[in-house]
Amino acid sequence: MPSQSIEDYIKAIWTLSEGKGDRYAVSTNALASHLMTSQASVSEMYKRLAEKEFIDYVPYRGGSLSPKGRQLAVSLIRKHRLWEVFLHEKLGFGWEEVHDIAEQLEHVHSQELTKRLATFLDHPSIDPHGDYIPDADGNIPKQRAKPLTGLSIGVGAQVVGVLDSNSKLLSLLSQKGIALGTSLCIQSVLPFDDSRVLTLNGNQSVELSYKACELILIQENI
Amino acid sequence: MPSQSIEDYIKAIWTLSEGKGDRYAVSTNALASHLMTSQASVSEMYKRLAEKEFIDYVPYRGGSLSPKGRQLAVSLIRKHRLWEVFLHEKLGFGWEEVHDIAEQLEHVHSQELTKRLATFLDHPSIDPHGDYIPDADGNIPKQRAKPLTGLSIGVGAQVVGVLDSNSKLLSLLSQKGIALGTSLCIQSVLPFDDSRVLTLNGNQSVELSYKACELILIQENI
DNA sequence: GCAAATATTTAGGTATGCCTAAATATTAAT
DNA sequence: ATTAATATTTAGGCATACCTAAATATTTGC
Repeated sequence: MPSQSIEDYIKAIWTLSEGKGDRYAVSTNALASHLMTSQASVSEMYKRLAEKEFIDYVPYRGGSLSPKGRQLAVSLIRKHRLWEVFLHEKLGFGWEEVHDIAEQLEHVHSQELTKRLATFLDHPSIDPHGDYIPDADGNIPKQRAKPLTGLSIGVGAQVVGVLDSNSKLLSLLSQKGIALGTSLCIQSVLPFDDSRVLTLNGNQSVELSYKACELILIQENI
Repeated sequence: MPSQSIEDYIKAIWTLSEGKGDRYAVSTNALASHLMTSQASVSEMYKRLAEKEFIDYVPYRGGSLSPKGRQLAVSLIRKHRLWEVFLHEKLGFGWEEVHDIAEQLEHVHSQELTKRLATFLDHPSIDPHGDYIPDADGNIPKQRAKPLTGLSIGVGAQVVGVLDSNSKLLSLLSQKGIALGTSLCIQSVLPFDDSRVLTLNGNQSVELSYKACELILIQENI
């Protein structure tokens, strides 16, 4: 059984290389800052992961997931997101609370548990943050949505996800009245800091920083 | 946050000193064989646990839980048993399967999760093995049942628990048709090995070894 | 193309938790 | 009471996973 640490590293590599092509190598630096650890620790762990064949590792070039590593990553993502659905739907946790708890639950080793949990939840395909849940075979649709910063003024769109499950971001959004499925449109872009002024659900008006807009995924209305 | 290892030790000390009085000290030997580790490791860990004030430790005399240690133990037992109920009632796992998975789930740190889980399960007071679940304040009734080996021939009784959640024992019992709530009575005791011949629910007849009978808790009919 | 800036790895150290073997305490037996 | 058996602790090591500081590669800017 891979250790909790190994699982954390593998998941982080997957996250950082998502959508960047299959052989994309994650740099020591990027991984270290994502995991909030030192570059030396990552360098060391990269060697261990390569030895255990979870990644392909070329010194000074970074690491990329092997098929075995990708399989582990996807199963962790699946467990994480299923638990998030459980916490949100069955236990009534807010979307900003579920991430940290799921972070621990995802490390429970039992394929049968995952299987039964999925059945219990009625095989959901998206989690409370709008992310796709990999199916039992590890297939996961690509995220087609784009960040809110890429939306033009006056075009209607719907919130379909967030790029960071950081609970501070989610609290901020909850506070501003933004959730999955919220309809919005950009009224204007403020000078200097590029904050967006949004119209929510056709009435309310709120202001949101560029930094927050970057992390909100939307899908334009047809 | 206490490490997973520390939690395992604390829970084991609690289990081994249950019902033996508040200041009962668990010997290095007993703990080592319960945790299937070396006596040296236990001796070392006892020092660490004493330093962190989870136990009172007198070298060569063993360790006993401090109030802080007892609190941790009971919260782990509560989490473990609540998860067992979840796995059994909501996910349909058999009573012989739930222990190992709950063993992992109990280490998830979130008081809010435990609280909501208990509510979701409707505040159960016993787990699938018939053990009492400590309440949110850590109170737990004493087990009043006695082992099946203590039942006299011809006296009717009901299965109310097992003393070991070992899945092999539970599989054996399931196979023989014995579960929580099964009514039984001892037909006869075989010579030499003291195996019991039982009548289940007034009809079926099964034989059970002394070793298994010791671990089954029953309550005599009034 | 070379120096400066940046990224990465190596070296050397720490803490946790495990191990076996040896030393020491305690308990039991005569 | 002394010896033998048993229990416990100490000593010395190992693996994982972290750290800081120093050494080495790579990239970038001129």
